[in-house]
Amino acid sequence: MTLPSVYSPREVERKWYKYWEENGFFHTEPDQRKPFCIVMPPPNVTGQLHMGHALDNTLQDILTRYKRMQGFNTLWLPGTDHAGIATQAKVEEELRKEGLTKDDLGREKFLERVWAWKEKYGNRITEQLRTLGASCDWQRERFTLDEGCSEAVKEVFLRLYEKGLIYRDYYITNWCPHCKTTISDIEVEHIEKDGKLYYIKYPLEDGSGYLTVATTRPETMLGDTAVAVHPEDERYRGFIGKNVILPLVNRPIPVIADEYVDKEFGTGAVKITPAHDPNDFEVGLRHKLPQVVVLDDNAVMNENAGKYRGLDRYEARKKIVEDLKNLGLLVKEEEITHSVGHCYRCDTVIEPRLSKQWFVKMKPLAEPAIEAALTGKVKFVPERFTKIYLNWLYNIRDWCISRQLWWGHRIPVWYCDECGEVIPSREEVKSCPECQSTRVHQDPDVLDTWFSSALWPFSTLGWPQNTEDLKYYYPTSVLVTGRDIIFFWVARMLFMGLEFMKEVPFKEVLIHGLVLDAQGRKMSKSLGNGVDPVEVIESHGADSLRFMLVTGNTPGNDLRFHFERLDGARNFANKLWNASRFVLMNFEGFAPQGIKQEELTLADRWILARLNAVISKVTSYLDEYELGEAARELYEFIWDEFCDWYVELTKPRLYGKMPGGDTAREVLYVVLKTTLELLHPFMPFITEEIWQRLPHEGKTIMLAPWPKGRGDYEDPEAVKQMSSLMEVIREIRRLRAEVNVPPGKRGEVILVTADQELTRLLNENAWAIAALAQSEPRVVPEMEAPEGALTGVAAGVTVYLPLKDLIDLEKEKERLNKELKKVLAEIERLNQKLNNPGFLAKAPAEVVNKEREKLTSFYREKEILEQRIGMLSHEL
RNA sequence: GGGCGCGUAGCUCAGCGGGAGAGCGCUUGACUCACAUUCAAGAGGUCGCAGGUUCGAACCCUGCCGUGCCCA
Repeated sequence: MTLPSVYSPREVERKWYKYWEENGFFHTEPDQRKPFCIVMPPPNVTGQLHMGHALDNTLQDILTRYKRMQGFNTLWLPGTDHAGIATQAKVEEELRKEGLTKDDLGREKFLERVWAWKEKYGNRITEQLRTLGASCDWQRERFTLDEGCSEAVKEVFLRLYEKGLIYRDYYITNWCPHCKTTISDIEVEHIEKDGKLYYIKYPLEDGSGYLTVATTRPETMLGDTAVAVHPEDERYRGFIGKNVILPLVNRPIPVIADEYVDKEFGTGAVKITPAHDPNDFEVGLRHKLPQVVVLDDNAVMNENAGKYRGLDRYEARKKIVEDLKNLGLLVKEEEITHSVGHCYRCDTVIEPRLSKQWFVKMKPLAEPAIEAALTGKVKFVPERFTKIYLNWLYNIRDWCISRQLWWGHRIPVWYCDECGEVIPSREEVKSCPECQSTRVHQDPDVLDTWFSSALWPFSTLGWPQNTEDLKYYYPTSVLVTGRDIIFFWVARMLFMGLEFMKEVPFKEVLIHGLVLDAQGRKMSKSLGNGVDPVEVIESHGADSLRFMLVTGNTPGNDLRFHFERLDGARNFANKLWNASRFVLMNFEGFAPQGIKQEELTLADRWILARLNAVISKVTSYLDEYELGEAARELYEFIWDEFCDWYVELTKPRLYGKMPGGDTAREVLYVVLKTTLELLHPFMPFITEEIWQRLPHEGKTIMLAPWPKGRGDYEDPEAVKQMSSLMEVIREIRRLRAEVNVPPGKRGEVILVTADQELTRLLNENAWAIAALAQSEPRVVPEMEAPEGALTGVAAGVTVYLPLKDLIDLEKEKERLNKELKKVLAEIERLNQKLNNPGFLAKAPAEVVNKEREKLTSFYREKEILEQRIGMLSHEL
């Protein structure tokens, strides 16, 4: 069997994914086993994979594969989201190229176009998830607009309505003039912007002077219905109750007192525009002020704006400022930075605007969601996100759920044009139940996309039907998602799940950070700094991308994308590939018979003991969601211990220079196969590829049982001895490198120790020293340094490297003095510690003993070094 | 204004109560029969600053400075 020396992931990955999917290894049905279930955060159906998806789904896949191997009935349920605004915008853009608008087509035709668009691009992202290796059950793939999910959405809306938790009202909402729809409060991004604060004089009606107000939005003054001051503001006490004349409009409006006003800001007097500012809206309600809308859907001044009608909001601002200036009413302009709301989809400045919308009453729904987090029914990992979640729910405001779009779940409410009756209904309404009129029409709006994704954990399992799936898999086990959508999605799933299932939708929430570019900036289209995971998979393989995304990172923290780190992961895959290649090259005619304990060498016992430790560490790290630490553990074990030490130590045996080749093969087999199984959740493809070439049972590594530690592999003695041996070997290498002995040149090394155990260990493993340090050891109980030798100390053993001609005695002395200085510092530190009565009295005995042992060994090292330095002084 | 995170080797980041770690980069040596996507060795850090708790602090507490994010 010959394998190429460079692993090429492309074909391998395609091949195995196809094999897994076609054999139905991802699919599962309820049975007797314990369930483990994750619902995938549904990506935008017509979107494409970005690094955030790659990270999110890698984490989910790791957990899924791990639990599946542990024997849980593991379901990872995939699906996509219809993404109302985003998808509709794309199709509209498409139409624009044809010179059409959605209104030209009409609602029905337009929706046909969107569905066609969905058909065209709907598979792209799920195909991309496949290349990542996602082991989700595609047979259960769902879409937020499919029949079942739509059924659930309708049911939820109507039940909430019947319960009085959904209402329709005039309210100030966030209008996006570009997307032409209302958006919810959390869909508004507040960005600090430079702007101007205009100081405008409003003349008093009685002609006794002016009141100067400060505003950043002069164009909305046309909709002003009051001027407000703080009730305790001495400056304005006399003005309260009077009227001022609204300039340009010449309408008298009252001066009112309200606590909302900030005395320190501007002049302490503010104009009140209830129809165009959320705070002013509240003030307006308190004081029963009229609400005058002056801007239309396009953020263009409307008929209430008089002569400014038809001007866009920014043109209007310019014109109004100019006119005020001409009238002598503009006092001054001041540069300020202030927070401006932007649409999170299209970045347009949001226009707060009065309109009639549907809302979900949040207080009653929020309470159980708060309770669930406080009582631990749902747990956030890392824990600190609980606070962020709670804080949001404590300050919850009603949720505006209607969107002025066509693509989405249409609001299941009809209105009678005759009697005005509002008719919520599961079925299409043909006539008014009150007045029997057939002049009825359905609400034109659709629901916020998050309304349907809030139901995802149960709508995908069959709700409102009480299906077997729902009974078995709900509540799901863990939700994995980015910290940026805790409010949008996590919180909403929680309160919807609690309301309709009476149980949390998931027991744990694993929150991860964002993938940033190398400079630490958010990846974005406008910056063009995004790294395309699809390209990365093509060039480096999905395994490498996955490994890179999961290492060097802690839960909840952001991650910078460095190509160097990607190369590192690729190199690791290649390392594993080549180690396996080595093993396979030596497996000609090998069939595992099981390990015979009595034939194991020190190295065998050591690597098996280490394997045991790795199994237990990786397992517990995975259980704690410390995926990065688990991956690091495997990386170090495979590269440092298995490849650099163990594999090297098997060579003399495998090449027939020493007996025990069969045992070496048995151990290599166990260690490699087990390691592959541990690594499989992280790097599913390469582990499958190698595993399949090793003797194995079962059809796939993904269904192999998760490795368990074995009592008979425990061997602290071997671990200790091996580490002594390794120390000695490293010291010899170090000494040789010190004087640049070429690796090819073999030489003698003298190891001095009076310890019988060590003597035996070194003699028995002299071959290992020969193999790994290119030196023939001679172990003696005592000896003075030969003339012209390098000296070292390791594991209590004095190491002499006789290299007469190569040594610069002066340099050697210098080096040894440097060593000695370090040792003396350690001795000093340890003595101080051990002479501290507090330490002796309060520190655990174990720690004290360890420190004592260290001190002894440092003393010994000091002795050797001093002796040697003394001798060198004579020689010089 | 409030909340949260981060500040550890040149860079990116682990570690979070008992001897400062990794990867990359750098220096030196080696194409050694699994791998140069490699091997061996090395240099490099008063763990942001100042206090406190403790026998013992990079790690816990307080304050400050710097930086990033979220909310208002």
